[in-house]
Amino acid sequence: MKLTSKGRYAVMALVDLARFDNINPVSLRDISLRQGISLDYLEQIFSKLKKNHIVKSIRGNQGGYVLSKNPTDIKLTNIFHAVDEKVKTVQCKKDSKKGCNGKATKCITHNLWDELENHINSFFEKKSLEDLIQNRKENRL
Amino acid sequence: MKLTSKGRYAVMALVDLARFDNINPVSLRDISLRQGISLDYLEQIFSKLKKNHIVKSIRGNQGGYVLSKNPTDIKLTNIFHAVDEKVKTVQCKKDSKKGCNGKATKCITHNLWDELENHINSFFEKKSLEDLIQNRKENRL
DNA sequence: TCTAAACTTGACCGTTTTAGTCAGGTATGA
DNA sequence: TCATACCTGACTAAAACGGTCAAGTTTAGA
Repeated sequence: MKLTSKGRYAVMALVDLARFDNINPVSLRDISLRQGISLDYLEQIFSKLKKNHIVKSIRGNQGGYVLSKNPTDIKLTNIFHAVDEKVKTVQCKKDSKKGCNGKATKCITHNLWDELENHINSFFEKKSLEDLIQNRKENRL
Repeated sequence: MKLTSKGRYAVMALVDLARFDNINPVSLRDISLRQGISLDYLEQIFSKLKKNHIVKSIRGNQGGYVLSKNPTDIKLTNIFHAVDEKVKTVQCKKDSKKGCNGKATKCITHNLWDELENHINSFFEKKSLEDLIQNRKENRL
């Protein structure tokens, strides 16, 4: 049970972006250098973040990315959803005969996995980008 | 972020085992049939559970496995630990120069991942095998 | 004593996912 | 007009996953 680097990088990059986007758009190149993430990989990630309306892009020279919402309104769950970082605790397929088919004959531990999924997702729904920036500031003082 | 089938199967098998081990040891063959898990794979899993003192084996004809502790004393965290189902949210290596090396220059989101790990692990530490059996009984009534 | 049931161990392997790289673009401010 | 930066899609090496297969050892019961 582990977090993928896509999800981790997305959050890191957005925290970085949030710190610098007051004045100018931030280029992926800068984020790449500061965070040590490959530029090509960042482009993949930001393409998804853009599709999900978390960031906006400004093309051309001196271009870059800016947040498209207030950091308070960007929850972890939005970010993870954008980059396909899903929480999957069950693998019960609808057409399986053995075990759980999602209907009548639930596998004996099905409730447990549902609980676990909710437990994790509640964490993601609570945390906003703003929380992370604040947290960082506190640690810096 | 997903649960591996090893962890999932381990819990399913142990719940099954807990239900039947009052009288006789339970053979993996029976569990395999009831839960739809490959016998060979179950053997790998139970080998690990045995090494971690969660079950005991009785060899020979009419043999099988029994729990080596009271279901109340077997927490999910014990089971997952036994089958190497770890919760990994960070991949910060000690010798990395960029990003987080675990010491002075923590990556900017390090605290977040620690929080997440604790959040998930607290769930595993609370739940015992006994809880799952009870839960099952309630659903049956 | 023999045999079948059940545990034991370890090697092996196809598939999928991960974590990127690479190679081309297109848009635009200076 | 050109350097900068976004944009897109194909490609891939390596690791993890989810098992299978083979060859045992041990022991209860006939």
